[in-house]
Amino acid sequence: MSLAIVWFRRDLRLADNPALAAALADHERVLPVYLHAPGEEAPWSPGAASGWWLHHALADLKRQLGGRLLLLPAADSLATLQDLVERSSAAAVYWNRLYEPAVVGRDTRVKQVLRDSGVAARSGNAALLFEPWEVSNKQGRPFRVFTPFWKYLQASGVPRRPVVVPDLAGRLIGQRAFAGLGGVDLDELGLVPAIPWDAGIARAWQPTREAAEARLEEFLAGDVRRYAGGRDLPAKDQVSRLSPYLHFGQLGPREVTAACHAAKDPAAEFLREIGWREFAHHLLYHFPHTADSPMDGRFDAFPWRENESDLTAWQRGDTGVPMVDAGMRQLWVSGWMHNRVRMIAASFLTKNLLLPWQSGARWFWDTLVDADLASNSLGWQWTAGCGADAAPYFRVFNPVLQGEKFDPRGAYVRRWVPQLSRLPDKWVHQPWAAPAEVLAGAGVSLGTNYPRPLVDLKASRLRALEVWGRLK
DNA sequence: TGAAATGTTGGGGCG
DNA sequence: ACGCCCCAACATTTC
Repeated sequence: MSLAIVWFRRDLRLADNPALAAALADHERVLPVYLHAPGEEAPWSPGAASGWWLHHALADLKRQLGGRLLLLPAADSLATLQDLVERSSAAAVYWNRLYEPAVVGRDTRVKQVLRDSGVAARSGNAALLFEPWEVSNKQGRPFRVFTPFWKYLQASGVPRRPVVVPDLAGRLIGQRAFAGLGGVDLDELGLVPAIPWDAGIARAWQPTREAAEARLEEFLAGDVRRYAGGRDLPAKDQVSRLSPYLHFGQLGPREVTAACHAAKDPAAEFLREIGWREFAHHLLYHFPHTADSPMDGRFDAFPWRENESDLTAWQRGDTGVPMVDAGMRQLWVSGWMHNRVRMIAASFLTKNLLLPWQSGARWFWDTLVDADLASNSLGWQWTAGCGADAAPYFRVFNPVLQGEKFDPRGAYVRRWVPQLSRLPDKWVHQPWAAPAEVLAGAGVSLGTNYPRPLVDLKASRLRALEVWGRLK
């Protein structure tokens, strides 16, 4: 009776899972395994918020597998797999591919060594609509601009059909054999915090497959019709909130596109965001240094400031600029920030504070439940103007105007910065400009219960224009 | 997936 | 009635 190991990573679902489908097609039984090897992803080991999500996603997957998900801490995935192959007498190892540079390097080696030692090793695609190496422009090179990339994908026919996975009933490794392999309890992976900072995250999210399916259905049934107009209003819940499910593979992009096309509304604006996700992976795969270094070489010696206290104020949401602080506090409390506000907060850090985009990327990496190396690197480099298809250097967001445009009643600011909740709409995005009696009447005391702005917006904008202008 | 400065237009107040 | 000024409102240019 032949047995195949299915090595789960960030493909934490049973449906639309090519590795699982192939293992079931080729072998009689499967052994589902998760190796906890954060060190191998260095310097981008999962952050704290991601760890929380991963813990619960693993618990959920394990439940779906009737408890038969072998959890193993691993200093060395290859050695652990080799050992497991031997102890379980497995004939093959199946997994789905990932695209971060450190992981690609590891997986390439794992596949090579396993095959050299006579163990079948096969990988599939659970994470993307298109493999990065299958997409290129007319010169045969990777795309560097989103619009032509997306047009190319659409012309190629975006896959709309999830992979069919055979029924698992009776196909999992036997309970006794499973118990003999010595997996650890989920708690032993140490993914959830010892001090309970995760209450706000737990309130905001349900990290299960069932919740992912429900959210996709709910989004396509209602919110998506208002998506084009509503996606920029952070006070409204009119975005998909599917990013963490997609990151951990509890939901696959093929499942999303299939559902979009089956829905009444074609959801083209939303599908474009799925396209950005593809583009981010495309770029990170072809330009692996861009997680840490700017794609545009002119930024290699950029005169970023170094200022620990400004960075800390930004991280804590104590910059004194309401839209920025609201976003940073939403992030800290709930593990997520609305995309419009991510751009505002990122622009403020890089352009107004002149602090390196890498510092912002690191903080997002640690605090976002949807932290994804490809999307995070693309987003930060876009804002800083040093990436592929980057924002023009002169584009500096004004957090007051952005607030007035996209949060006109200040509902978002009031929710996340309650100290400002009683300010009239007119001043809620710029309390420093409000008359003293208005501040007093609203219970706002600048410098006491809400900070004065870290920088003058006008002056810091001019400084940014000057510094970026020098690159030309 | 900007913002601010500058230019243009047209209505209304007023002498 | 007419010219002049003011200034929104909108468009264009520049950073």
